[in-house]
Amino acid sequence: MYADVILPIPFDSLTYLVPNPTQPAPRDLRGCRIIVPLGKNKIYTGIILRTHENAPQGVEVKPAIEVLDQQPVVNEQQFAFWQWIAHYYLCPLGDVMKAALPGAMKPKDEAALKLASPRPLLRRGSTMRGGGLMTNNPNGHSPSFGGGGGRPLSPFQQKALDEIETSFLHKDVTLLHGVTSSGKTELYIHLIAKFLEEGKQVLYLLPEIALTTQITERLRRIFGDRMGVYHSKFSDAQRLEVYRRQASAQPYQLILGVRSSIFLPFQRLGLVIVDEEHEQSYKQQEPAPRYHARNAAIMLAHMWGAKTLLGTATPSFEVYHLARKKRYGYVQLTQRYRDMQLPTIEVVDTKEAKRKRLMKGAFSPRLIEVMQAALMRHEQIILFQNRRGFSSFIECKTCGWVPRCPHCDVTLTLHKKTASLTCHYCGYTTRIPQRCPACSPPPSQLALGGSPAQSAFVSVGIGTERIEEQLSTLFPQATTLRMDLDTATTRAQYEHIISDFSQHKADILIGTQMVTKGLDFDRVSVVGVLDADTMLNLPDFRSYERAFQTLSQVAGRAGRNNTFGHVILQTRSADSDIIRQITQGDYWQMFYEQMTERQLFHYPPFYRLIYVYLRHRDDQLLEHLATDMATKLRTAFGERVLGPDRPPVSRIHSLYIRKIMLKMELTASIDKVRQTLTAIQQQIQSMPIAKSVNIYYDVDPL
DNA sequence: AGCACGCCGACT
DNA sequence: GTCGGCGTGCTC
Repeated sequence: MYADVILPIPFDSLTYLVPNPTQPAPRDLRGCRIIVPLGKNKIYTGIILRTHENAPQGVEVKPAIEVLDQQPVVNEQQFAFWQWIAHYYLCPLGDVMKAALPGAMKPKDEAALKLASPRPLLRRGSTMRGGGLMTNNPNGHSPSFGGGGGRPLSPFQQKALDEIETSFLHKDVTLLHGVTSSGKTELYIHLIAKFLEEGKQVLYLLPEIALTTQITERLRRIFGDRMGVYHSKFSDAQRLEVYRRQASAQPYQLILGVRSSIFLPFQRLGLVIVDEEHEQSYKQQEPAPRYHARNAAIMLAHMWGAKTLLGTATPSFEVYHLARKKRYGYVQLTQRYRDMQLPTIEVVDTKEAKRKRLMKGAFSPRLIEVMQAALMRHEQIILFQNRRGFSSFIECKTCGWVPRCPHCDVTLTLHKKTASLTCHYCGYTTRIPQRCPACSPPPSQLALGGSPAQSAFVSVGIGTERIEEQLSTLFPQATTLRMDLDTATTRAQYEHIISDFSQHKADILIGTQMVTKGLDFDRVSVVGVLDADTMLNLPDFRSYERAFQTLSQVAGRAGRNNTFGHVILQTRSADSDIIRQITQGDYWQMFYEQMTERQLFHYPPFYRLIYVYLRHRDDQLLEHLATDMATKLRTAFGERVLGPDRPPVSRIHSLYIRKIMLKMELTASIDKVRQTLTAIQQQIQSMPIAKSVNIYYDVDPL
């Protein structure tokens, strides 16, 4: 007998010989794990996709080593879901398996094999280590849950909940559009309770960054050990434990998890909640499968006949569009908790201030004044600096030479504290050169005192680090904390910064995107957006939508609870439409204007984008192949094909990159598109010179 | 993804 | 003369 086995490599499946299972009785091996040899001397654990009697043509079939399971560990719903992901997102099943199963079951790894071996379910808690930030320990709370749980709902929340339930009668997906601090979580809790009472399972998805101890503990208090938490920062053992429990006879009824928890086995899924639906981090960028967890979750729910609730204060266009077209239900929650006032947003024109030479670094006089006043009142301040794509780099004072990554098409980012330069794409790190290798200034210049590097180079661009530096001169008495990818690399560091700031161990928190994510600080009265323009000027059709989302989220950090909030938004385009829409919170107007453009230029949500990427070491050969592929695509899809183009970062890890864009009608059959694409890819790669070109897809790119 | 195979520099 | 650098290609 042969078995097609899914392995954690970029293939759909490979075929192995397995003896017919006659002991104790013949059984279907689909979904069982199997240990197989691969290549010269590797051993992998795979999942049996199907068994059959057809010998594969032209390859020598190896015998499998051992079938591990009596019962499948991947159920039929999961297979259907994996298949959908692979088909829709144009990637092999092996890639889906890698994302779907906890802790890639590695070859020759005894621990992994031991963990993977079948054994009775341990009593909960016995394998858990204490002291972690978010274990699945029930903390001794009993799962007592009376009528509704948590706090009672306000009349507005109750009304919204009723509307959601009515909406679910005839809509599978409902959007809950609720302003910040309107108490969406409380509403979710009541909804979850209802589904649990009906014996249904609930999946509650949160973006990675929003899944904090705060929310976990809150839900733990209510749902006790009926809730499992699934987080990518958990150990393999912990994730495997949750996975096994979900496949067991006593699964968790509620899973609170990140993106990848959509792949857990469910038994009677009734409701999926996708909180902060608009969050970009729901889309996995790298590696494949490049899936969108919100959209995939909607499909998952559909497969189960379950309902989906999408919650956000700033809906993505995709979702809002479908809600307006009545494909999704729509429920609004406009009342803030305890009638808290929304912060006022004050626009400061930095073009004007700059012309009059009134700017002190990144700070306008008005921002300084407002910050000063807040500090006097012992209130806290958050400063937001979106640094994406504008990392600071260094430049030779004499000739303007800028250090670049030898492997990627980007400038190296300056890290003053370590006196080093780093590539944010491949991690290449080097010391700041003593002198410019391009013009090599004479040693006499180096002898002028101070560090040689400082005399030869100036730093360009404003990162959070420079803001921190400027603050120490502007407000020498104030204490600051910085939160970005450098200072908050681990969850623990992140939580540490949050906890320090909420205990008022610092007056000012400076941060990137990270500071925008649903954090509640009681004493923050001022939020400063140092430069809104960097967000507006990105060469991306979604830049306004994102700027609106991000800036609304940032603004929502000010004036929670009892503090009155003040948001200062510094921009050089103070009189633009988008800035006015943001300050007035006019989502609808922003949506309406942008949608006109989206329709005109064939962008989502009116069209479906598919990016085709080609990568190769040889730029000229790549250009040739990409042009060839685009030509072939044009014969099939005509005007829907754009490119090939060099992406903004056109070389990563010494591989050159080309991008071909496809704009497909929403009515186009994804099956047909996939078949055409794979046929063309095979045509290209059948040429001997094109063997080593790497072709992959990004469906619904962000 | 790994990991072996292969073709060019500094060493006993 | 080798040991080993990582660039390239295959995995039933």
